[in-house]
Amino acid sequence: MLEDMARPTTATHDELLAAAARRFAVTGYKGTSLQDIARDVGCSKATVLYHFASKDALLCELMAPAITMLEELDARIAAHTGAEARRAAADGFVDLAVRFRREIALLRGEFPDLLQQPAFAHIQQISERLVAAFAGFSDRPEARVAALVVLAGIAETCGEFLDIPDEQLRPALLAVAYRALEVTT
Amino acid sequence: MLEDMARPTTATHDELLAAAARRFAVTGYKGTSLQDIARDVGCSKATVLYHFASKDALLCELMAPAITMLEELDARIAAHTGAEARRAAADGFVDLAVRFRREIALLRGEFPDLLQQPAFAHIQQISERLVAAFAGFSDRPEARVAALVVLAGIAETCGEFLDIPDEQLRPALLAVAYRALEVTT
DNA sequence: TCAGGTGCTGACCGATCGGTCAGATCCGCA
DNA sequence: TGCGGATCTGACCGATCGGTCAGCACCTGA
Repeated sequence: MLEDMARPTTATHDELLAAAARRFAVTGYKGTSLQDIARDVGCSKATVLYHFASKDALLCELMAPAITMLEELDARIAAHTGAEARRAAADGFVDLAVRFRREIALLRGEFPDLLQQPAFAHIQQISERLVAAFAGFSDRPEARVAALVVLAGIAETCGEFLDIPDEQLRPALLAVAYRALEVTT
Repeated sequence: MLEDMARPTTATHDELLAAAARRFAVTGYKGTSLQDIARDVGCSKATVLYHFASKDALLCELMAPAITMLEELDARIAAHTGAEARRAAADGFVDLAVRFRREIALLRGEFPDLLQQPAFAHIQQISERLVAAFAGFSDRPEARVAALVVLAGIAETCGEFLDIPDEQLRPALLAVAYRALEVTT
């Protein structure tokens, strides 16, 4: 009965986060209102704004773990060069995409707007470095096109396979990424 | 002076279409207001709704050529089987993506919502047939993952290369698609 | 000259958005 | 018993959304 009543106050907080993640993934960030989230949890819209400073703050908290992992990946890529960096980028990004496919899915097409926000400003630069690594640090158009197709394709796709386990999705994504990125030099 | 004054009334109409296409491509459909479009053209919001029955109607007219080409592609794929259908799908889709990259870009992430609309309802089924053709009509998860990555990657990417000519973008996209889709059978 | 259609507009509508605020309720603790 | 903080709420705010409408300016053909 006193299970983890140690911090009972966070129950609603977590419920709201979960509900927001579910909603965002289906109708997008702009397409989801605080009313929608509140209704799902069974509280008032004011309660949502009691637990989160703003709608943006809610999104930030939701994306924080994924962004942390992305920053770690960025650092790992920077520690390598050439083909090793490329492999690290592909492996790491696929891993990130699989683990956070729900969070990535909810950004579907709202990246441009969200990147404007200060909290997400550096994501833009990280993703540019990711594309460069995927392209093998070549500036040939073919290499850049292939890099963007794979990057965007994985990001856009991973959210569609919520039903199959990580261990099956990861190798499938890695295989197609490796095949697509074998750019002739 | 009497150039093509034959139909001078369509000037604003076309300007509005062009402005809407530009805006939608940058800020998305939901993220663009009729005010924005009107301001770009230099007319009032009411004028936009004089030329188009609704915001949705504007989008429909904007997408009509691309949708027609997509339907033609669908028919062409249905006329083939196996590897031929797959090749027809890849070639045709890349061609469509290159030619209508602006229009495709503006649907970024708003597909889910827009497909709900009756006018776009059948696009859902066409895209499913496209994925199936890309996957070589296999239901193996690896094949379906690769198909979706390539399809979504191309759709998501083509709008990023508005500055390079069709003749350069098309072979680059085709190359990465062929590489990625060489699924081992 | 004037009737009628076309193109266009400002004012306005109801709905919904994110966000604020005063206060109600409930709690552990002195 | 009562105080204070945490949790939650309904009412409300200004802004913006897509859309409506009466009417103005202009051109054209009878």
